[in-house]
Amino acid sequence: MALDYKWFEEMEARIPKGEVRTRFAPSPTGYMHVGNLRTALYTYLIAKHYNGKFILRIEDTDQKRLVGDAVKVIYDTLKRCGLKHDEGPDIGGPVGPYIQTERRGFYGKYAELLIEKSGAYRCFCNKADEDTSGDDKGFVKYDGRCSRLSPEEIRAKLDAGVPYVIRQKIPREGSTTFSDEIFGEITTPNDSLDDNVLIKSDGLPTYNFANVIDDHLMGITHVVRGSEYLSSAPKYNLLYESFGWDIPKYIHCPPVMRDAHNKMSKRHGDPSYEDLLAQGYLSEAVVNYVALLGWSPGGEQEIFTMDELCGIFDVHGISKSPAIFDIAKLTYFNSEYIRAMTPEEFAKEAEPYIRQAVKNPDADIAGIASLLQQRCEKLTDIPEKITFFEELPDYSVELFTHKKSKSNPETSVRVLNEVIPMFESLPEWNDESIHDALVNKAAELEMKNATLMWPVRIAAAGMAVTPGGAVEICRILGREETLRRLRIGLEKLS
RNA sequence: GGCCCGUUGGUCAAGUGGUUAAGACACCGCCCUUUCACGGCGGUAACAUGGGUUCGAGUCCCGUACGGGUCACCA
Repeated sequence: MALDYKWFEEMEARIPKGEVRTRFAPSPTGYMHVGNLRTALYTYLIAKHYNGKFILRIEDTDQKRLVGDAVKVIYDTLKRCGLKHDEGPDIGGPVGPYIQTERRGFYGKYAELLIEKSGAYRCFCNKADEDTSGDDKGFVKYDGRCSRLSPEEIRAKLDAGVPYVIRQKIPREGSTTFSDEIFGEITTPNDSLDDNVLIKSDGLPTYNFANVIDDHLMGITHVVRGSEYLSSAPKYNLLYESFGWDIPKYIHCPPVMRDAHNKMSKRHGDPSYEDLLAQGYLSEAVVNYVALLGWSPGGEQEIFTMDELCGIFDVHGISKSPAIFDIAKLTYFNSEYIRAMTPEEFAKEAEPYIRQAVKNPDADIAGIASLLQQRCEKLTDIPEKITFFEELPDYSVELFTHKKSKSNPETSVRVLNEVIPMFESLPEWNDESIHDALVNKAAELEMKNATLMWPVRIAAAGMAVTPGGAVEICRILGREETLRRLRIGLEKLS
């Protein structure tokens, strides 16, 4: 049972010094919660703001799922979000392994070390014994009886093979104060803390212990996690103190909520990052929105590149209270990102969605895309807006009546009778020629452009609301199809 | 129940003792216009509550209410 001090020294020697190091430590579930994404983002931004390292550690203890695929999801998601890790299971690093199950040999040794430093003790109680010390409210706290065992008693139990756990030894008096970067100093009375199990009877560590050990051995300088760990933080702090280790900066982030009372959750049907992409949101827009959900840079700018975020990110702008996820605002960000794309980029993104509605292989995809770019908030909006290109809907003649355009069945008949022959003989078929012809015709007929354009667009599209006006729609449909549709319109009117 | 934390418009939020309490989304109205969208202009709407401290409080202190977290050999 002698401690191998050399081994501890070697472990300590591996720890990089003098740089900011943060870690994202997800368990592999197969998808990325919005809340997790935000935690990962903030963790990344802190590291990069200080030119430090962002580390990926997989917390896969007691997982029964197919970790392999789920880990791949994590790699893919981080990559797609632009959160590139500097150390991790796939790329290695100086303080590996980076998968927790592969580190299982470490924890027992550190627990023994902690016993030697009087920060922990073996507990031979079984569960029935522990339950005697609960208060009258039914909330139990271990009474620490095994911490008072004499060396001889411990020896005897060990020799007898009595199973044991290792528990943290919490001071019985006084209070513990730690500092959180967001919440400030928090003081907790020690008597409200329990002597928690650090090493289970099966020899495996609890999360509470593994986390502290791993964070220390990986040289983590800023511990970023959800605020649900705020009440455990005093115990972690005590652990660092017992070991005599430097205490990292704590950053406890409030949760992302679905409404005033509930966290976002897959169970309630709230979208994960992957779901949002499937719903037509752009990764960059999601990341940008999530960055601002519970954090404010202070100024009025809202659209940021990842580089800009790295530059200005400051944990003190993180709010103390939970933030409600607002899909409407995300949608706004998404439409901003869509509009900021070059026409070529947008056409590339939009093409699969355009193809869903428009099967004609000769269709002018770029032309359709250009109509859509200013008019869709998310990519999934696309198909329903353009089905009319594929097939003229069965529409009502009432569409030809539009007050604001001063259009009615009479003016429509007049317009179509003029426009059809004009289109038949139009020498060129492009936006400019169509536009000029129509505008000239309006002047000739002494009517407002709107009065003339309205029935042309209605007949061409068969829809009251379309992306783009008469000119673009006719051009994209092509001369023949346009004429066919205008004639159908005329028939409907007569 | 103990301990800890939080509370500015519907939502995200600025604000660090003196402001007409920003801005964004959403919503409403107007303008532009070849429908819609984009764009432009304008509007509705907030300091949970009661006491202090102070010449002065959204900002500091105490209480109350409401909300959240935690109290596992789960993470």
